[in-house]
Amino acid sequence: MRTRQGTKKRILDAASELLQRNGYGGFSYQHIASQLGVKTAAVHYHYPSKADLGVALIRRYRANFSWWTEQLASQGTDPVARVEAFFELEARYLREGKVCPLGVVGVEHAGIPEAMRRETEVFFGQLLDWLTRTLHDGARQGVITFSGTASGKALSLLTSLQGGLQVARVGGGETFQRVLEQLRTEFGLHPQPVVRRMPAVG
Amino acid sequence: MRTRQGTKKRILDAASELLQRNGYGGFSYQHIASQLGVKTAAVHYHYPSKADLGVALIRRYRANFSWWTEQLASQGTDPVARVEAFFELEARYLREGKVCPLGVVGVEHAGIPEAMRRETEVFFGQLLDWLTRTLHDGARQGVITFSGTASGKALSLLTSLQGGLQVARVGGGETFQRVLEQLRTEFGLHPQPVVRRMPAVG
DNA sequence: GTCTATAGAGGGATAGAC
DNA sequence: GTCTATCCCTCTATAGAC
Repeated sequence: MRTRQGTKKRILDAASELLQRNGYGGFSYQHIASQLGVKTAAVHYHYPSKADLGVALIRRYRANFSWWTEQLASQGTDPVARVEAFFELEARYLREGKVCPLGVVGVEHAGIPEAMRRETEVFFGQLLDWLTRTLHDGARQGVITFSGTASGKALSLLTSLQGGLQVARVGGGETFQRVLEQLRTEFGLHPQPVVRRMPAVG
Repeated sequence: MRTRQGTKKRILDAASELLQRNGYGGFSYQHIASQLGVKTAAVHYHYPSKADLGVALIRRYRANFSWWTEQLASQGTDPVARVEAFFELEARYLREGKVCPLGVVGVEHAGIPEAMRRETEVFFGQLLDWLTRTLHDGARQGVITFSGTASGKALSLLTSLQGGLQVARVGGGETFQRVLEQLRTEFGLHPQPVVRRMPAVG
């Protein structure tokens, strides 16, 4: 029980990376097994079918996101910092050559197991709710500006980043940065150092 | 030369639909062949490798888009109508259960043949250039409003719609409509009937 | 231009030994 | 919990007859 404790977790780690890098159809038990230095049967032991693995994967994304938002909440961060933290989350995906799991499921939808789709649906609701609440708070406090409703903007923000990560693979990493730049501009979220750096010399 | 004229075109038609519905890894020569009522060898005759087929596919997307923009230009449509026409193009994808080819290539990037990726890069530039010019013209004429630069907004518009089509598969078709709604709001593109319907009764 | 037949690789999954 | 061995399927691609 201690010898190889953690194989189950290591499988999820490897699978998660492969999913976001190559897509659902783009990874196999072979890939995972060879990456962990085990045989495919060992992977099947922990996750009998690929559907089981897929569901566990999305479930963990959900748990991780819940944990992440709770961290932010317990630190009492303001709406602006929360939005920036979300941007950083996605920017990290970019650096790691990953895309959003939501996009993977969206594109390969027909080839995704039913149970995994349903789990993704919940994940999507979770993301959208949090983003909506954050924008709503930001607007109420007057620190974030945007047109339309908080939920509408939250949705277009989410899809924009998701598409941005994908398009960055085609158009280069700066492409994603430009999406971020645009979103910050719309939110009135620009690092005011420009203002602060020139404290009226005259 | 006349018996089965058009097989080559019909292959592209079937492949295009499959690509946008199931992804690149999600369709096979089998799918195409059975859909056309022929054998896989016949498909290989027209497109020896799947990479050849993939490249031809993106090339046709490019040609179609060029034709489409030229049509709009020759009709002298204004920037607002052009943006709306683009929205309609994407909305049609939604109705057909398709996503943007750009997203497919983005998600499955690692599994996409080199030549097909390069072709997609050009396609992306094409889309972005046209959208940027359209927004630029709209802003100059004062009929479209947005924050930031035309190219920045064009990019975030494109990624937003792309992500919106994908997310609609997870969250339902209304999801995409809400993205459109949000974009229209930001552009100040709302059907003013609301204003016109109440012509100051008092 | 389309067919039959087949090669050869990789995929998901299971049985049973250790 | 991990292994070997194996089954059966689908996939891309080619050769050669028609």
